[in-house]
Amino acid sequence: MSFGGFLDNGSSARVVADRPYSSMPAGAISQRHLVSPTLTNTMFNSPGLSLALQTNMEGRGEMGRIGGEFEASGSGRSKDDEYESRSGSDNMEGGSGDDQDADNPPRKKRYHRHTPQQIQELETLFKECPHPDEKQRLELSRRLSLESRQVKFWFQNRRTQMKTQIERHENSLLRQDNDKLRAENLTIRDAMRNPICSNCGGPAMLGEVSLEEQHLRIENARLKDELDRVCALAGKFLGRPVTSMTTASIPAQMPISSLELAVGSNGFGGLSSVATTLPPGADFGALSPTMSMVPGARPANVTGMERSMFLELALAAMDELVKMVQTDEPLWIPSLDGGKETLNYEEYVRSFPRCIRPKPVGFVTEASRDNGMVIINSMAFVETLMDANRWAQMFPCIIARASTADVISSGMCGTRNGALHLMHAELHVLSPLVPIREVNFLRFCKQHADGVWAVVDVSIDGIRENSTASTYINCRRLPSGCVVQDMPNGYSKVTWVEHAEYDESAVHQLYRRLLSSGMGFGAQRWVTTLQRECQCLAILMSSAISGRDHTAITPSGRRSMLKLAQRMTNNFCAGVCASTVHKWNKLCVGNVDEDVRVMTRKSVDDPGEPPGIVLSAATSVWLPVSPSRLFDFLRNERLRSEWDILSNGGPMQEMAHIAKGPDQGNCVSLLRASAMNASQSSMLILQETCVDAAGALVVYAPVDIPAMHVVMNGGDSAYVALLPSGFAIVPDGPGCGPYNNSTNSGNQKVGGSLLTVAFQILVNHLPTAKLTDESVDTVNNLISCTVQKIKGALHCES
DNA sequence: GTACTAATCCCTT
DNA sequence: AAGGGATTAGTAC
Repeated sequence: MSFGGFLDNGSSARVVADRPYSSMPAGAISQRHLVSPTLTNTMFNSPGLSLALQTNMEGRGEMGRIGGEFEASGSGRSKDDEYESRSGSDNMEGGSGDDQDADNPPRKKRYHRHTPQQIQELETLFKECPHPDEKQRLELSRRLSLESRQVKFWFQNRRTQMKTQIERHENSLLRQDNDKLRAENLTIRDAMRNPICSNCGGPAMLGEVSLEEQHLRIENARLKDELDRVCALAGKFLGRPVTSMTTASIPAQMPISSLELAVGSNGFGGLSSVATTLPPGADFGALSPTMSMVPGARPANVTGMERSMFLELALAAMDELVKMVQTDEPLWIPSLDGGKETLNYEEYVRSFPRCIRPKPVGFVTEASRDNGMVIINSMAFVETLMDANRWAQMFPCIIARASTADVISSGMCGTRNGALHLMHAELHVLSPLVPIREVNFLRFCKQHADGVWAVVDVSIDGIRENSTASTYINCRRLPSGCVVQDMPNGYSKVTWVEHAEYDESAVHQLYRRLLSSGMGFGAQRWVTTLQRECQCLAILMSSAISGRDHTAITPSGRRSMLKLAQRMTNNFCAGVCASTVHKWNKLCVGNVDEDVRVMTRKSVDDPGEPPGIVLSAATSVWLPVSPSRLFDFLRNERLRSEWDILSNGGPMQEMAHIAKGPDQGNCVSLLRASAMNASQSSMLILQETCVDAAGALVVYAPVDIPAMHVVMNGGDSAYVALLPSGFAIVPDGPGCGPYNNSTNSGNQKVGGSLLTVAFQILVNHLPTAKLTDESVDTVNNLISCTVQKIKGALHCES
């Protein structure tokens, strides 16, 4: 056919787009838009170009007009002509081509589809072979009554379809990826706008606040403190109070930064011209409001700022602790007699920038360092330290109370590395003559290497002006804490540093030497207590198997008894000092000895002690005997009648004995007065004794026989009611531990002990009852009688 | 409108 | 010339 020939010959022309057809006059519809020969096929085949062209066409662009122009020169072709060109295939569909006539273009369906059977067959072959050769195609075309080229086209199209399907699938996968990335991107961008700490959920601060800024803040805190002190001095000078909160006489618009700079440079210079006629301190009243504005300059997120300051403080404290642990001379000066080393303050000040506020006037410093092997692994110990309750249980004779106020960071990746807690603690030495040390501090934990951890504490007083700021702070802990390193034998080497500033004026003369030597709250006390407690835990674990005790107590009974004894000792410690664990009311009754403190509290709803009015009386005395002699005397059940009224004048008998460590002095025992009478037959005495290089304890409480029976069989000890009494012994004098028996022939005071005697007594079964003077007298007499008896027995009557 | 499919165009091999 | 990618066009939904 001629028209078919036209098509073949016109293969050099190209159809550009189908869209213009619809917009063209009817006569033009059949006309293909022939493109200028200068636009080569290659150009059109370039996907980018062809897309651009099509877009242009759609927009009725130039190409559309070009097409129109070419149309004029092209030959006319009817729609039917095109039908003709493919009549062959149509015939197949129609069943016969007879009904079509060249003269009378048939209305046969130009559109057709292969029959389902044909498609089925084609598909089947396609699955086996998407690329059939000519022979296969020919065979198939025969079988399906299709033209060979139809089969060819079908396979071609099928392959293309397959390709587009795969493409589409890949596309959707890519789109998913893209969406995911976009979402991630948005999240990250959002996170960058408003950073959140992944550990604590609070606003992130790490790295956000420059080190410079941190230092400026610390400097500001220091200056503020300085200002306070200068104000106080100025007040004295002027005879009227000069507070740092006087009304501003400097315009508020004055740029804060310049003021800061002025203050930062020399403290006075920036404003000295204003104040030349005034005493030096006077202008500070004017200056101060700007100072108080400094924290307010960023009112947006106080806690956020606090956090960053806490973090900076913690890092500085950690740095200081590690250096304090690792450095020897000249920072620490070894003592000549082999005793504890002392801190070289000049070197200390040189080495470390002060990270908390300056030492208040009247405060003194104590610093100590000690180390020892402890039967615990570093990880377990760190866990104990980071848990306020377990920490307090581990050190009952030092910690009266502990709590975690805020977890600023819980640590990284599920470990305690990087954990930062805000804690509150009340520390005591067991004497009513030494006030409880209340400290608010940060505890920061860091893993320095595999099996090497460091935990540092540092007071935050001065950073956080909390609600208790009005209450007097009597102690601040400078960076203190420990580095613990695993040893291959299951032990850890613990090195402890304690560094504090405290108000010595509140401490009784008797105890000042103890505290300043670091023996009261110092490193040695922490380390020795830790060693003792861990040993007890280790024994407790192993005794479950060995059970070499001569008393027939089951392992569970042993555990129950130890638990009860632990509670007893904790209660004893809480009764000696006015810790806030119990709401003690201090008594100031007429004829109470000046150095005996008497307190009362109501006991209600505590199954662990009898209900009613509990009276606690405690005093501390110095005795010219070594701590070990005093300890051995007090814990000896056969000598008990010399001081204990419960013994009924005769020796006591040890009914049960549970060792808590290799030292005989660390044990829990059950005592019975051998001189029994009817009234006391049902009473036993539970006693716990502890001793280490830093001190010793003898704590006891009368207990019910049936109740103890339950406990010794492994029963719950929580319901055994007891009120503990006992003694706390600390060495007093240089180089004088409990086992240092060398009697100094010279000054007796050198080798003595400080003994605290404390009783907790139920004075009335009714919690509502009023305390009578008589009961106070009675307990006062009891305590002084006991002290006298002890003094007499040890021949140290003065 | 889009999706599907038979067919076409035209380049590459 | 065969094969195949790009494209067209008819139709169904």
